[in-house]
Amino acid sequence: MVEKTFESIYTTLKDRILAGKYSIKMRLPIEDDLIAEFEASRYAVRKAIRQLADDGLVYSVKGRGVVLLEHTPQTQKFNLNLGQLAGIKALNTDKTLDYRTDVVSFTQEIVDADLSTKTAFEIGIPVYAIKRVRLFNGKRAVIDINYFNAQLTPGINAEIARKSIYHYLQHDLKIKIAVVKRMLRVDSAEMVDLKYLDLGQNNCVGNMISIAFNDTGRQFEYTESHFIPNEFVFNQLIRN
Amino acid sequence: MVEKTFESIYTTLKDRILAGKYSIKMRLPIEDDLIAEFEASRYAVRKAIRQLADDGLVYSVKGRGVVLLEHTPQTQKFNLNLGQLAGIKALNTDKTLDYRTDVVSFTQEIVDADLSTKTAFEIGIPVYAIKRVRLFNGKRAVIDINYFNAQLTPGINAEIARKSIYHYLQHDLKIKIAVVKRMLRVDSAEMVDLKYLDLGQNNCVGNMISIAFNDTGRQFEYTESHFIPNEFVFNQLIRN
DNA sequence: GAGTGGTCTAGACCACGGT
DNA sequence: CCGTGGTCTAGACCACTCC
Repeated sequence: MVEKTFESIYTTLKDRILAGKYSIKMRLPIEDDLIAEFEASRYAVRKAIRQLADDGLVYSVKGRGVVLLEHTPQTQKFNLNLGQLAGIKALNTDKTLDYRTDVVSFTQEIVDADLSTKTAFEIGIPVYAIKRVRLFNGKRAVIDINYFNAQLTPGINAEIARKSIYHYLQHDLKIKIAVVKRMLRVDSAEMVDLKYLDLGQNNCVGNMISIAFNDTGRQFEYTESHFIPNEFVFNQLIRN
Repeated sequence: MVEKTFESIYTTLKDRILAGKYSIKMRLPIEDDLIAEFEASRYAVRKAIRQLADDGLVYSVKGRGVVLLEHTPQTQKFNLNLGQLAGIKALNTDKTLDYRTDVVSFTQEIVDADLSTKTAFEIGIPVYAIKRVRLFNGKRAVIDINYFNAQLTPGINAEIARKSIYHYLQHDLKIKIAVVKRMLRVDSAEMVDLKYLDLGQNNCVGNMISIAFNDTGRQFEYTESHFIPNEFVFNQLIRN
């Protein structure tokens, strides 16, 4: 894997920023200087800078230059290093932590009007309906309620659900997860939460609702992840 | 304000997508066709497409084309139309809703070690410490706990806090809010929440922790927004 | 092999910030 | 006014998808 020009510029600049090499001036060198230093085009330099801005490390001001955003040990945890969220990411990917998964129900259903309203799947199509409890260090911290379009993700079974559905989708079915859209809410705990989660005194849950799309633009999944308070953090970056 | 080339392409394509003009093929025209249609360069066309991808409307696949993501009335609420979050945005901007703000405390403090650890402000600098309750339709839905660096945002007072601090910062102090970084959590309710929020039966709150930077890269604000369950939604888009 | 988006270059002009 | 990033063009080659 040859490193692309802009990637090499990006990683070099990122390393320097994190090492504090530019922090006195609170500025990046101007584009022309970076072009000269890396012997690259303006396109490559600007693409690298855009990526640094996506990371929340710099901010470009027309007429002034590329400004470094202050960062301290305390503000590190606001950065999006781990993708977009710190806690729950592992659940939908391959990452292994110290956790266990219990499949509490696995059924195949046909989407009716109610389920269609909730999941946005068409009425009449078959889906896998799965409930799984995620235990972190023995504590029941998350319940995942999944609906997978069975036409787009055939062959899921309870054994796969216990291990990793995403591993199966990506490695066996060769499905590419293109985009995931999410809504985050805080909900009052319901029956399913009280039954399956170690809420302690708390009577609310976080609710991360995700819909996922493959690279043909089709939505193949609707998932609600209910999680206990005080354990998970989500990061966000807003630019003007 | 003259519309830029890429903006005109972007809005035209966005309108067409939302009107369903491309939905049969589930594809955008190829770049060369868009270049011909809009008599623009590849740069402008690609920048417009990137913006559509930022909106979660399309996804580009090398060798295949630009794919439309399925969207239904149900999935509209997953889109980031309102910036990045549906509910609380109004609080930190100028938007007027049917809400009232009560300033429950307004003090000037010097940052000590504890506050520095929390807010990332340097020990010894003066800050405005503000607590405000936001009432929506008479319901105490949010408590904002702000700390503003008084050196960077001088002149804030209780009257400004009651109206709009951001309006004051932007219009009077001419401060540009460049970047806001956020963490979202679900916390067990504490004293301050029980005291000031209409939690009903719930004993948890959502906690949106924000740090904001001006266009010189300086962090001028640390804010915790505690909000009641079941009322607010945050949207997120993750791309691979 | 043909078609398509991704990367890259060289160059021009514009808009904004600061002196 | 000068310096800077933002927009825009024209063109080339590469990497991937699909037939």
